[in-house]
Amino acid sequence: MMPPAVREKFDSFIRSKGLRQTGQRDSIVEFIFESDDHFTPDELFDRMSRAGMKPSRATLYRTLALLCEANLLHEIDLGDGKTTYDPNFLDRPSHNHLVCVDCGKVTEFEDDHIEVLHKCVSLRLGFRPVKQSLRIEAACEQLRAKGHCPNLIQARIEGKRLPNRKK
Amino acid sequence: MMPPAVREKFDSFIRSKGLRQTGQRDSIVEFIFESDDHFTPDELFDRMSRAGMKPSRATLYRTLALLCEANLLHEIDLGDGKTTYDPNFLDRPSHNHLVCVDCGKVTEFEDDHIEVLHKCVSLRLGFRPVKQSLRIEAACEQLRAKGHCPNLIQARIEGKRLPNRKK
DNA sequence: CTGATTGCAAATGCTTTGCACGCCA
DNA sequence: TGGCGTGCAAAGCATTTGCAATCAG
Repeated sequence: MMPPAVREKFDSFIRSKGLRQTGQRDSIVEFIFESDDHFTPDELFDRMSRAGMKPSRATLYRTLALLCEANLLHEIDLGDGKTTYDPNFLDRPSHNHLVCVDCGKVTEFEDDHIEVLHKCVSLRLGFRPVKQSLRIEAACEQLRAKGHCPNLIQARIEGKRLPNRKK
Repeated sequence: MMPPAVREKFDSFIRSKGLRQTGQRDSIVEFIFESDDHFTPDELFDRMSRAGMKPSRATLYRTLALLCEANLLHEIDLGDGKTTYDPNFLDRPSHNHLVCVDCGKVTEFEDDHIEVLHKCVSLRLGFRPVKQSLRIEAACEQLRAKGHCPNLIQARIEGKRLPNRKK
């Protein structure tokens, strides 16, 4: 279920810009916020297609841009050369991402110390921080122990999203 | 002048991979490490062209990949949708980037506290950090005071690199 | 009605590749 | 001499855009 807060925020954004509420936009927004998964435009397209919806890619891209502008979605860089969208910034406005170097699995985390520290450093340099993005690439315990990540195998079986690696 | 450390590291990398030392590679490496500027592949191509060298883009891309593999160059994401290369990780292996939201000017900085903190947080989550990349988008003092960044004007006059913004 | 919205296909922009030729070890 | 290296043009991707038809307010 899409959180009501999303619906409200999106609707008021649409209204404030003099845009229109349409079936396409609604179905895209609902589809995205039914889960908290990250996705690339292409993944979203595939998932929606499998679910029977067939938005055109153009509309998808246009709607993603709107959602970013409305601050409901953030573009993040997972280091794989693709644009990934993250729907979880409403709940956790300043979380960061940890990416497994083996399987590419993404772990979100929040840490107040980090946020404060980034702010302090910026101020010391004479800047007022607007936005910070931190990505830590790391090896999980099992990867270190076994030489490969169990998520890698598991994800392959389940056909999940994986390769946060460049070709 | 290219630092001798670069020459050495590149040569030994080339040798260790059974590759060959060529005029093209040498001129590209020398050109890059004569300054400490960041650059995109296209900027590098233009700069080298203006300097009379005419590497093909293909060779440029292939050599950039080698330099990254040799750890002489890092790909960084300045948030403008382009891949930027940073030649300064040899001197300062764990520096970060602060990007002005107005003019896009990039300020490099190092901070031990940040590095330690990132490491602690990763370990607490069960990961061993391999690589971290932090970008802080921020407003400089003058931007806040005058509503626009003096660098913006200055850079336009000098025809320098600027728009660290998406179209 | 009128202008925003959509889908399609074409256009972009950046990067990679196939291939034939040239050159280093 | 045997491959690696290079340049060119073509191919690949991800994303954007022009345009005509369609739809919301």
